[in-house]
Amino acid sequence: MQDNIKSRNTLQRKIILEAVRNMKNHPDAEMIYEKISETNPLISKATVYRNLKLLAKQGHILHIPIPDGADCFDFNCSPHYHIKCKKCNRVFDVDMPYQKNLCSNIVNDKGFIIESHQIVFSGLCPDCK
Amino acid sequence: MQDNIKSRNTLQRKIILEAVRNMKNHPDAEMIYEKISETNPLISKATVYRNLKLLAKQGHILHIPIPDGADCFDFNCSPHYHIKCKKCNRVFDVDMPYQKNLCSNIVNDKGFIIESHQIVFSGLCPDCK
DNA sequence: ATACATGCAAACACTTTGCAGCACA
DNA sequence: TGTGCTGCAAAGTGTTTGCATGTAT
Repeated sequence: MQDNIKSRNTLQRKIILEAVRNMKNHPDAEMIYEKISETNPLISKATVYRNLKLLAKQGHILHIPIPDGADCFDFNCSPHYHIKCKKCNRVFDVDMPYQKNLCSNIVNDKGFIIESHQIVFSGLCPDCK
Repeated sequence: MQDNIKSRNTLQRKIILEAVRNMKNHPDAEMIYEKISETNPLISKATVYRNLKLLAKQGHILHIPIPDGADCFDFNCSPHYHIKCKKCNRVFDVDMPYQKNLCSNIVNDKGFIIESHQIVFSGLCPDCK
C-alpha cells in the first residue's frame, strides 16, 4: 500500500474502487466501466482508466497485465498467479504458492536487476473443457 | 513443428522467416517490418502480421506475447523465459531452465486443463540500471 | 487559491479484416 | 485452375492525452 502518492478523494475514485472490490472475477477496464455505468452513467471511460491505474499504483487493487488481451484488475492485492481460458478468455486465480525465490533460479543474471515476475497459465477452464 | 497446416511457400513468407532468424533480439512485428522494408519495401505490414502469426502457429518461430507492449517473436523455438526492461522496454532471454513441472505445483486445479505457462520477469537491464 | 481531477473527443499503438487482383501448386 | 496469398486501406481494440472546466483541500 503506497499512500504517499498525492491524490484527492473524489467520488468517482471511490465508486471505481468499490466496483472492483465487489467484482470478484478479474474484470478488465471495460467490464468495470459497464458495471459502473449501470448506476453512474456520467463517469467517463477515461476516468475509469485513469483511476484504475492510480489505484493499482497506490496498491489498493492489483493490476494484472494479460498477454493477448485487455488488462485485468483484482481486488485481491497479494501476489498470486492466474490462468486464462483459451476458449472463453476468462481469467481465474491459480491455487499455487507465490514463488518468492523464482529469481534465484536464474543461472546467470548477466547484471540484470530483477524486480518481479508474472506467471500466466493457459488452458481450458472447467466450463469449457 | 506443425507442417500439416496447408500453406504456400511465398517469397514474402521466406523473407519474413529469414528476417526473424537473422534478428536475434526479440523483435516485434514493427521492427521486423522495418528491417524487411530496407531491402523489400513492397511487402506490406498486413502481410508481415499475417505471416508472423502463421509461422508461429507452424512452429517455425516463437510468439512471445508481452504484457504491456507489442508482441515479440523469437527465432529460438525451444520454450524459455524472458525479462523485459522497465526502462528501455527491450526483451531479453532469461537463463533459467524451463519449469516443466510448474503445473504440478498447483494445489487444487478445480478441473482446469493446463496446457502451458509463460513467465515474464520485469526489472532493469545491465545498460539501464 | 491552487493543484489535481473530470468529461469529452480525438489521438494513439498494435493488430485484424474486406476486397479485388495475383501467383503458387 | 483453383484456392491461398498479397497490398491497400479501413476498421477494430485497448488505452492515453489535450483541453477547458470543475472541485477537493
